[in-house]
Amino acid sequence: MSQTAVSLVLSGRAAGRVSARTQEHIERTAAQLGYRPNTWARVLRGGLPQVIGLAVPDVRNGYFGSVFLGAERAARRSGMAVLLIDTAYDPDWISRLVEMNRTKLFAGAIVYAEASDVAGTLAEAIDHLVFVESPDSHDKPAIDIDLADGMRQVADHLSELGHSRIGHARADYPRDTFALRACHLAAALSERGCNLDPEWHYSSRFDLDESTRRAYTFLESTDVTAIFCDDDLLAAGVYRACAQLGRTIPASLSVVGFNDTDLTRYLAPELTSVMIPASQLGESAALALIDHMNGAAVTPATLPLTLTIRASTAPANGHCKSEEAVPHG
Amino acid sequence: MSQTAVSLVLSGRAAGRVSARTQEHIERTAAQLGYRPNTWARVLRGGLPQVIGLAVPDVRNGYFGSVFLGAERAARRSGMAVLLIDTAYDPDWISRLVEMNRTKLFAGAIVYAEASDVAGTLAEAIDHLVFVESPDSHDKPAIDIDLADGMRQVADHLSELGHSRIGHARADYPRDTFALRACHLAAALSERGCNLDPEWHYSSRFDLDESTRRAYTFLESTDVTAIFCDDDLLAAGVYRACAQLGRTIPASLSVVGFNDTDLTRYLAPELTSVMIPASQLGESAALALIDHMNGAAVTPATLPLTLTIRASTAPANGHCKSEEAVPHG
DNA sequence: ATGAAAGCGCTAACAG
DNA sequence: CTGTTAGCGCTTTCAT
Repeated sequence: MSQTAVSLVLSGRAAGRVSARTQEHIERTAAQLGYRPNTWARVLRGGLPQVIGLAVPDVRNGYFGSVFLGAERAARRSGMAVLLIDTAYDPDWISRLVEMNRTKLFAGAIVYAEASDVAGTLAEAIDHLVFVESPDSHDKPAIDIDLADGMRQVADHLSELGHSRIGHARADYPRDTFALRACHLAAALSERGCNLDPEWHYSSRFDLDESTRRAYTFLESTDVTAIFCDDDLLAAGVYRACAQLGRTIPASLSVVGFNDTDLTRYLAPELTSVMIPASQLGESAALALIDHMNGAAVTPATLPLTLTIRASTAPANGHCKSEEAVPHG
Repeated sequence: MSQTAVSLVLSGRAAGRVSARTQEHIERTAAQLGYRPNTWARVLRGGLPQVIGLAVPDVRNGYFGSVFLGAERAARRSGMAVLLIDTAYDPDWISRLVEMNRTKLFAGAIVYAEASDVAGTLAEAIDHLVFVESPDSHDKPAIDIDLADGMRQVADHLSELGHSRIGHARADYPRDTFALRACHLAAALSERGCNLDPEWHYSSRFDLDESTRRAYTFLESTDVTAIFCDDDLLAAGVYRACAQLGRTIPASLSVVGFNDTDLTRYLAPELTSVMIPASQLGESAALALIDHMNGAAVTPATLPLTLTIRASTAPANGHCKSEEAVPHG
């Protein structure tokens, strides 16, 4: 019984190289001693570290908490741990990520929705990489969401309720995913015979005060009957602006959010929102990364979006469904 | 110029052992080549891994996001990375943590507010450990919050507003920090001549539906004029219950939360809440851990709490401040 | 089927 | 002040 035998048995490729008797003996002894091979000696020898990185825009947002949990679950099943990086908070996160890759602190990383140039830089510098919500994924494995379908659901829902004057609260960040939403929304509405006025939108960062101010200004100067927000947080801004303006949701304004975080239910009335299967997305990304590390071919996945209808959307003022009687219109 | 010289220079303890000329030469060359010592070879040699663990109850809660950011900031300054562990989501997290310690995946860990027996188990098994919000910290370095003072502020605020029938929405988790809050609140109110009825409380887990149901039942059967909640999320449940019961906040019920997360401002009216300096707390914990790892003596810290007064608290029904006229009381 | 030995990149102890 | 050497725990030849 030598080092070699132990190594072979414990790494599970002793088949045909170690006698059954020795094998059993080694396993028993190891279990008894609670022995585990030292991870870092293994890495030093040329193996991959049992750690993956996960870079997200905002750790404080519960949505990314869910993504983390999904990734962590998948990683755990493969004996890996997840190192979290917040990209908004550390302006130097890119070089840190590259550095971590260089020192083999992690075997690979998942990067959430960054601008195309950033993604390009990372794609060159990091050994194993999976992009999430990055339409331009530089030929790296990617997990996407079905934005076209999601926006179609929003358009369907709002059209059905009789809305045609629909605003768009956009996220003020240079990410492809946000740009795409505007396109898909316009396209989907246009299919339903409803054309968006190019003026009916505003941009805000994910800050409650800013989004409230912007929503206020916007609502004051336009007469949309519904508004789609790139993020639930922007919807919260709309709620506050409405309170200040004396407008009632959903009677005088229908609101649709995005992400479907817990926030949707803290708001009154509860917010209709587009749900991303967050933890499943994190899990898929981690699995894709692990496959990629193991040299397997990774098929890019696209996750479905579901509109969760709650109390913030209602028929447009004076509008009822076609079959119904129209009380005072 | 030998391996030794390089090692000495790059680890910053070349003083008096390497000539200035060689030193400079090494530094320049290293910079030019982008050379960095391999972390894991260093660990293998007996050093500490440049990673710390952070175990928190719920990653999806923005409060812990802030704690993470604080810890991450401090860790980063010392060239460390933070491995996040969610203790609610993985029932087996304790053995995973012990295992990670055994394989030297991390150098030490920060553990947030666990029950005393769990803390005891970990205290024995993990090399370097810092407890947070764990009154019973088993002689390990700990970062605490000044609960006595926080509860005093709540008691002062509510008494000043004329409340004497005060309820307590308790967190239904076996953690010392929650038990302490009830004690301190009762004590502080008692000092102000106000005794809590032992019946005026209920317990709920951090689930919006459950906390709403519990709050509903409670409010239906008691006639408190104010309520203190162990967590902002429980306060959200109170808001929903009030909406169902047709009670207005703060006119018919004053509500105080705990943690002062973003949630306070999503609620309408905005929630008065006890603020924990979350990111500072994370930072202090990480610094304490790093000191501990370096063999330095760690002085336990207690962080201050501040009551952030917003719109959810108002004078008790028919009550005005002593100096003022009483309109209809 | 088994064991001996080299070497991953680093640092500490020791000789020059 | 500088360089040589051993060895951290593992896996992978290569010999037995």
